Amino acid sequence: MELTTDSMEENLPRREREKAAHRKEIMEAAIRVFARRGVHAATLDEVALEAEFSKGTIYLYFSSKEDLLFNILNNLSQNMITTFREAISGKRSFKEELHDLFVTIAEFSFNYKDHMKIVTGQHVAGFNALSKEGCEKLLKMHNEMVKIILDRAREAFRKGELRDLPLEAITSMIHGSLDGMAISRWNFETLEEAKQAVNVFIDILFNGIGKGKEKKS
Amino acid sequence: MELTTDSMEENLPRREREKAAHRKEIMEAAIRVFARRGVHAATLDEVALEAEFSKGTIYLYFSSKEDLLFNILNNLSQNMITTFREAISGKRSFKEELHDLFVTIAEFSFNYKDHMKIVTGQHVAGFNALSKEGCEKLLKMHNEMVKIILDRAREAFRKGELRDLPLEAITSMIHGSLDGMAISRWNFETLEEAKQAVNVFIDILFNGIGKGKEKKS
Amino acid sequence: MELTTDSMEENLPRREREKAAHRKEIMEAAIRVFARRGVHAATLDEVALEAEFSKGTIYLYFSSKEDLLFNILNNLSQNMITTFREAISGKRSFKEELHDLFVTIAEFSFNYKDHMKIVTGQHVAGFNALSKEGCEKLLKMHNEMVKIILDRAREAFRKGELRDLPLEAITSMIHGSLDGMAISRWNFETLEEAKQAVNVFIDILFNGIGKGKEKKS
Amino acid sequence: MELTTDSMEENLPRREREKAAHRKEIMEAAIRVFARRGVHAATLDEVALEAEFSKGTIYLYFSSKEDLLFNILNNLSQNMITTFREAISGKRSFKEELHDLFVTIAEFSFNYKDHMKIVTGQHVAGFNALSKEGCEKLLKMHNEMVKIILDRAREAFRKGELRDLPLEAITSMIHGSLDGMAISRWNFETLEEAKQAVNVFIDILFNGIGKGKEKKS
DNA sequence: CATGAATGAGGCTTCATTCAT
DNA sequence: GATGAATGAAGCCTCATTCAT
Repeated sequence: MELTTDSMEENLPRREREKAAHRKEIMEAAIRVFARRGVHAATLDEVALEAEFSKGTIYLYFSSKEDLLFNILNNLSQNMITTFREAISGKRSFKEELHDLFVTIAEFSFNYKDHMKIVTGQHVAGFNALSKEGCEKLLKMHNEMVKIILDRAREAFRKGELRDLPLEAITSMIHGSLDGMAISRWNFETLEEAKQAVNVFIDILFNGIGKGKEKKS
Repeated sequence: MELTTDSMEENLPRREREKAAHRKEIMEAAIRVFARRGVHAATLDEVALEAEFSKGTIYLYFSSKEDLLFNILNNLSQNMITTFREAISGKRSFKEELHDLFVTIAEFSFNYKDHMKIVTGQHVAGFNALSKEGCEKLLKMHNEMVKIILDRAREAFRKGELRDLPLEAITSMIHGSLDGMAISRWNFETLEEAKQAVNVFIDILFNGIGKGKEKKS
Repeated sequence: MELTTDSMEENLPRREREKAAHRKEIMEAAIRVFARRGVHAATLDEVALEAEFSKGTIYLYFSSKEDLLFNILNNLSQNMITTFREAISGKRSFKEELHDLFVTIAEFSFNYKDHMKIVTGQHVAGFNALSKEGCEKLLKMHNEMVKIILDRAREAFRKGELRDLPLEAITSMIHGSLDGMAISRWNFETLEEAKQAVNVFIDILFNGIGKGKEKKS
Repeated sequence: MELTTDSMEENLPRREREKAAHRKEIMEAAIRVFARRGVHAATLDEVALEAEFSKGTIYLYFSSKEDLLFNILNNLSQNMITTFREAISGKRSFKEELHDLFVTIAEFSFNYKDHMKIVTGQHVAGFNALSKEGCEKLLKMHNEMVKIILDRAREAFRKGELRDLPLEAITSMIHGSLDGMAISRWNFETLEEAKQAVNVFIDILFNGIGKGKEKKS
């Protein structure tokens, strides 16, 4: 999985291709630095060093540090949303799809370790360091992702795949688990470990941890 | 619930009591500002303004901005650990205790909204903005809290209260849910709502979301 | 003549007096540097060096370089307008008053050499380097000064002290001469020289340079 | 009236002619930008954009921003000096020639609005932003122009066309008026207006604004 | 103890100039 | 000749920290 730059595989003049490549290099360097040091603490000097460009060059591609961050987040979120949608399409059982979704997220977390660190670092307090529009943009992304799961859960419920529980609670639980995975669990050593963990997660999510004679609804 | 300052209720000379009170006021002001603006973006000017002390005075009580943050986090984490321990003592069923733990966390989140924002904002990338020792201290706190749950889960498993699942998975799930609550769920309007949500959470955690014919273990 | 700082001679607490004094010192240093190097080319490093304060200190007194400039210009223009008004009060003949006005300007130019350099440097192209409001503020000052002369000239004309010429032309001529003095003529060696020059100026202004048989109106 | 480029009308090879044309285009673009934004605030990016050449190309024709400015000023001043000389040749009465000179300047101001803005913006403080040699070059031009008037005034005085006044004062007054016109008066709506104003100016200059019984010399 | 003015290192950003294509 | 990406010095501004009162 790679940073998606629209103009990637097209047959553009060399100059254009190089520009796109450099832009990508800068973004990737920034992602590493932002993840390592935190968005606010990271300096453009560090990004420039990591990108092996001079600091001034960054400004040929991004109008400011904030613009750089937005481009990274935008790129990532579109990537995530697309990936989410593909995993959850309502064509199989909710459980199967949720399993795939978790695996996808696990893969995502492995492939985009640094990106996830940035996103999660931005979750709460970090927002306030951004401009009004920046916050709104990020919130919109977040909500879009929640909605995908909520819609799918609603359908699953209608089809009788789920117990009679408040949909929000279900979605919340799923999201919490996903967040949990994204935030704390990316430190599985291998993707294989992570995938096995997903099986258990899904098991727990659907069957609970209790010895389970007490099913109610 | 209040910030616990060791020298609170003791019978100290007036000077000492005043000093302790001022220290507390500064910490509480800092918590509000850190939560509102993010730890890195917050300035000591803002803290001083909020505390209604001069900037210089802060340095009479704390040796640096980082020291101020550590004291806040230390204080909070001791508070949390104590509270955790009280909720999970192994004297009732794991489910009951977990329920109480979640309720406690919910209460915590309501009473210490700002504290939670700081902690969660510091979770990942933020750590790296701190000094080596700072990070280690925070990590130790975190691990300690994990350990409490892990120990209790192990015991519950021995007593047959839990399905045959990897203990780490169970703990991880619980922790993920707690994190999820702490991070995203403190925006329940009322504590009552939050408590009801806890019931559902516990239900899901123990019984799963599935229609449940497929119990395995 | 000195920079007018409102709180100058009042009995303020020492802290306040010192603050006002430092503010004044910074402004005066800035005036010297702005005059020497041009407003745009001057750096705050130079101002700080000249003021014998650190660069950061400047920001305790002024919110930005532009703010510093505005305060200087405001102060100066109020000074000038006041001085203008005093010189031209309509109590004697226009010629006498104009003479005094020119002398006053000459004195001003001697006492405020640097200030004048800044003002005149800002006259034209420089405006565009300022913000919208900055330009408007400066323009307002300029117009106010023009108006004072225009009003007085109108009165003088009514009293029959002037030839039948368009008032704007007269004002314009006077203003041009004043500008000329301010811009190019402050390099008289001594004030005495300047004052003598004023006599000639007034003579020319009222009687012309021609051998003068040809008076028309 | 056009920018005079020495190699303009000669029969040069196409390459040479093109080079000269590009050079001229860049200078004219620079003049517009310098006038609009001020010399210091203007960037070569803006000049390049206005000239519709790339930034690098400018350096093929001029060795630096300062060099570009000098060439512009040189060009202009030679233009002005030539024009001055033509207007003031000592073949008619001083008054007539001065009248023509003012009209010429008025025309100049209309045709070279932008050039004048640059020159006047550079008059005083701006000089110091230039290198030593730059300043001297500009000063020399200035003095040359003063000298032309001074010489002619001397001759006029000898011929009895002028009152017995210090020559410097007369020259100064004339120059001041010219400056005044150049600086503040180019905002006549039409050249016609400006020319009428010149008549009044000359009238005032020669006959004064006073009711004029008091002729002395 | 408390104050807040002063400091200066360090961050973001701009822009004249260079250079490989 | 022409281009425009790359550079890095330098400018403005912020803020944690110190210190004299």
